[in-house]
Amino acid sequence: MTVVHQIHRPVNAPNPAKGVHKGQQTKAAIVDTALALASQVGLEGLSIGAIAEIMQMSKSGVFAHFGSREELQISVVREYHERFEREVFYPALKQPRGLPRLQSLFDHWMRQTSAEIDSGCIYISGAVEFDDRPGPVRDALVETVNTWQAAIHRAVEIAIAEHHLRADADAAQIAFEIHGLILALHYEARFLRNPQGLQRARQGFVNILARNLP
Amino acid sequence: MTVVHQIHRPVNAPNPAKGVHKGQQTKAAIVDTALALASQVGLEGLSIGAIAEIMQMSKSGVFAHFGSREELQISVVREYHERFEREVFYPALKQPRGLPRLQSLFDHWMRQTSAEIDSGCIYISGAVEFDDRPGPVRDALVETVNTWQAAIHRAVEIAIAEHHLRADADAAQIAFEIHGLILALHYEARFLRNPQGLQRARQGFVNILARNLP
DNA sequence: CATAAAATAGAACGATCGTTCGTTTTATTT
DNA sequence: AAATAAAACGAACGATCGTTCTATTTTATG
Repeated sequence: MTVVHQIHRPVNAPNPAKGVHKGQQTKAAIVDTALALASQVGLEGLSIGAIAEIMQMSKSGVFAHFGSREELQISVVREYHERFEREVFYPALKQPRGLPRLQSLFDHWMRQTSAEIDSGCIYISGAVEFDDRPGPVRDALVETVNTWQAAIHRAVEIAIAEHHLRADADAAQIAFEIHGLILALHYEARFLRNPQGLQRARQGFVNILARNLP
Repeated sequence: MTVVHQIHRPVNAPNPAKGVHKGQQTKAAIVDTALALASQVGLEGLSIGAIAEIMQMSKSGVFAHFGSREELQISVVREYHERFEREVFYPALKQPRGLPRLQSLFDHWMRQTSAEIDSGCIYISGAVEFDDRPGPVRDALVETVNTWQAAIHRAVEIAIAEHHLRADADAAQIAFEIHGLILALHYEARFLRNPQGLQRARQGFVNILARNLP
């Protein structure tokens, strides 16, 4: 109750300056492992036992970091979101506004979605798994996907504003069609193991641009 | 060994004329229920207990018709395949060869994929669930999807042959892009609950055609 | 170094899953 | 109607899951 002996520093608040409370490191490592696993078996396929085995930890040790499986799934969604920003969005920002940036966005997006055979896109698998499953995991997924789609939409708008695309081009329509190319690529590469998907997606992108050039 | 006393009719062969061995009816009813359930929760989300509850049967009663959960899933895939043919493919065959037929194919495909809010496409959800899960279920899915994709591809080729599309049009590329539109529509309608997807997909189809007109 | 806090382990619980087995009920055939 | 085969049931098993609780070990702090 009394807090007299805690005057100098609140005891429950994390000390950001000093030791980073090793737990946060292992928690990050768990999320890393969980993300890698979810990329293969999906968010619903995630099991705490499997993660514990990979990490050589006890189930309860893994569990304690999150308090629930749902919280673990949400952490994975957030981690994927950050990784997506880091590997797709931010690199594209280094390109000049307009078409170069949009092209870079698409290129990195393709790579992220289907470059490695053994890792799928959580935005895609998660959409299928949670399209009829309300709850905080779905909410986190929707929010993240909306953020990403807004970024695509804006990149197209900028390309129009820069007069790289026709002034009457429909940004939302273009974003929709680009999304379709990524989804088809993911389908071909991941499920059908068809390596031709990549060049099909590239050609599709060219086709969309060609129709919307000024 | 001897078949003398079975001359008139083989005893082990099912008698198609007379009684249809009631088990086959209930088996068909189970597959119906299972397909409806799988359209919501996916093939992996199928549980024999849930089906038994819906059908007011015992778990073992349901199970006995298939011998394994995998066999049930395969039956669902086959049933969906037949329904897909019946509701998408065959109706389109009544349209004239070429563009009208291709258009009809696309229209019915859209309807099948996202018309009812509460039922997704098993070709799409199954692809995500079984992209990294080898086995007979995945094999059945791949075979069925390949059949359908070949049908789309051929419909485009016919449209080219009928001079409804340019002679140098790339049928495989067009099929890929159409597939992307369907996938994007499914994503928007099922996951994001965005009703605009339908008209976006329609417009996308028009755009693909416009570029490939003679 | 001593002490408190944080992190991990280990065992167990309740629920659900697919599956098996023996029995009983229902259909079909002789 | 009796005999036979097919179908459905009900209980149980073993496995796995997320979760809880308590004890122990590890880490950080004064």
